[in-house]
Amino acid sequence: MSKQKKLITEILAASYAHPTASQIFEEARRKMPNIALGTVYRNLGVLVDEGTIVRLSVTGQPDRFDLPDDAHWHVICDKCGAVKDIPVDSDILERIERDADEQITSYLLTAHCTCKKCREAEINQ
Amino acid sequence: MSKQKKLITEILAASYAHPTASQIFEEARRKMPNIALGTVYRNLGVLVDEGTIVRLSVTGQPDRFDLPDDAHWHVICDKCGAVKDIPVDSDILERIERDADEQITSYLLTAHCTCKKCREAEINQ
DNA sequence: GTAGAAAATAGGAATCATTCCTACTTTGGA
DNA sequence: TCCAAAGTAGGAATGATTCCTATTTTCTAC
Repeated sequence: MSKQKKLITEILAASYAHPTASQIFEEARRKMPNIALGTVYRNLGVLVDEGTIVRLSVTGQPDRFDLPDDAHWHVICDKCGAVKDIPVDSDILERIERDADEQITSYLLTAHCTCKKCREAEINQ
Repeated sequence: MSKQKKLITEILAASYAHPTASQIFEEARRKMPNIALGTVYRNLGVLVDEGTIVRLSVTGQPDRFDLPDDAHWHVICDKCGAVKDIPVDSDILERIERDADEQITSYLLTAHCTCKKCREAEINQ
């Protein structure tokens, strides 16, 4: 495992913010000023393929990355982009797999909201 | 509602294939040879905002569009991109909303698989 | 029906996340 | 230590999507 890949993994492990590739890149530059954006992308892809991390796609936003805890829902605020993790019962996942009649490799469980903070901010302005 | 917007809605209503913007554009050009790709994108965005249609984002693939039936899971084959719709029980959605403690505006329920056809194709080659 | 304003369009340029390319480094094993 | 394989930096290329502007269409009030 290259230094770069190790660094990327560490940054992700230390982060609770579901960072994007460029946020990881920015953070990585602090420790390793010459690391290239392409290197970050390539390693993120490799780590996703390995199953070491998971990719979270959101319409119109850059992809975010996360450690593969137990499967969980991502509840995303459409205004500020904040992401909240909600646990998911495994019986739900089993039911989907049975209904789909396919061998499921991964789940992307995303709900959109306007979070309380943003709703308050809208009212107050 | 402009002719263009009407056409886009009709194309989507007639399709079972969760088409992408460019597929819709291609189809639209047959009926209206001068329609612009930007017009398709803009109207799709408007229709999504209205809630007339829903947007389905998949990592590394262009967005797809669908009519907002009852909420359902999208099971996507990572090899061929085929999308299968699976119904979802409303009690699951209610549970997420309660657990998230937010007012949910939409759900994106996606599972990835390698579908049976593609698995067979892999074995046979 | 008509004039003017507002909304929508066509066409193409611009944007931005992501991938690809290439010459150069680093790494691990014999 | 030397070589081949793997990985990297840097930047160019790609592709979906958005933005811009002059023109056209639509709508409303008369």
